[in-house]
Amino acid sequence: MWWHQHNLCLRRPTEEDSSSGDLGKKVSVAGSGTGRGSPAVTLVQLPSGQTVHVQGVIQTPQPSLIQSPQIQTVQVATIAEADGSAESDGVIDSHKRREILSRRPSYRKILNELSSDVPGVPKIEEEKSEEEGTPPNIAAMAVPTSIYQTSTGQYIAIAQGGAIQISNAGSDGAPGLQALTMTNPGAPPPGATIVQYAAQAADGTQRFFVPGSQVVVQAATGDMPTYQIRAPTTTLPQGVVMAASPGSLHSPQQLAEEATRKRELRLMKNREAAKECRRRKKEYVKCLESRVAVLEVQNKKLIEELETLKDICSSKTD
DNA sequence: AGAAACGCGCGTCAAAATGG
DNA sequence: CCATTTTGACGCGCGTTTCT
Repeated sequence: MWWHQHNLCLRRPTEEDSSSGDLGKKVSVAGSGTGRGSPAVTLVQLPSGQTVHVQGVIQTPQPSLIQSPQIQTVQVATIAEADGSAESDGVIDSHKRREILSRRPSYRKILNELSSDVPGVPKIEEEKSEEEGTPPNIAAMAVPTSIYQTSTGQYIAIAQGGAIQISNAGSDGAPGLQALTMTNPGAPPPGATIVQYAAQAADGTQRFFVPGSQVVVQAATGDMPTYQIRAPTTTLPQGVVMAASPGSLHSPQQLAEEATRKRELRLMKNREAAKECRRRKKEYVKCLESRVAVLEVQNKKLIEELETLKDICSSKTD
């Protein structure tokens, strides 16, 4: 489980931290209106530079980010202790651990739920921004409708008007984009995001099929590659199979190629998903840290208030 | 200066969670 | 129920810091 990983350690403030007011990550209290009866508002400067309003010392409990993981941590600890065997101290293999440990909800879900409850908590967007994951030279041009990557690493962008722009993925002073205009312009199918298939044709040309009815054909020779848009039915060479119709696969080699293609696609998707997941995780941890900082400040104020009340009580009894 | 330790991000796999 | 997405776990490489 993720909070067992050595890499993720929320710094626990030491005795020194709380006594000196330095919360390890420089949380500063800007000011407090401590009028009795009215809710006091305290400005807390978080390590990230974000300012948080802490309302009143005594207040209704806020929804806590830490809640559900904490509960599960307790459960895990109980299980480990109840076992009492060598399994609990590291001998246990990962598979068994996975069986024992329950899974917690996703970061996206937690953060999004929290964002609807607590103002100021950033909501995780459903989709990445357009420029993320696209080559810089493509991002700079007229907003494309679809971007495809060829097997050679080149990018093809199809714009609204049917114009096609091709660029090399390499960043070493990449040559300018070549622009082509489709003979039968039309909006590409919505939702299509990746090239379906790429292959070296028998005539030495490279062909990659974009979703829809067009085939982009790249000539193999020449310094400046040339591209053509053709109808797939007239140009489909032997050995090139549209991925959209797997039913037409027959030979073991074709099946193997299809399997490889699917696997590569899956790996690519998972690679991106893992990156996203890590990004969300970091955001989640940041959020937890902020929450900890706020609670530390609240706790400190509560203690101070308690001391003040104690003083008042003791002075009255004297 | 070189070795060891540490932290971090990445890619991959597998399993859980989720959506249709 | 199945396909897809999400995420924990693992191993690896690389850069930085600490130790000798």
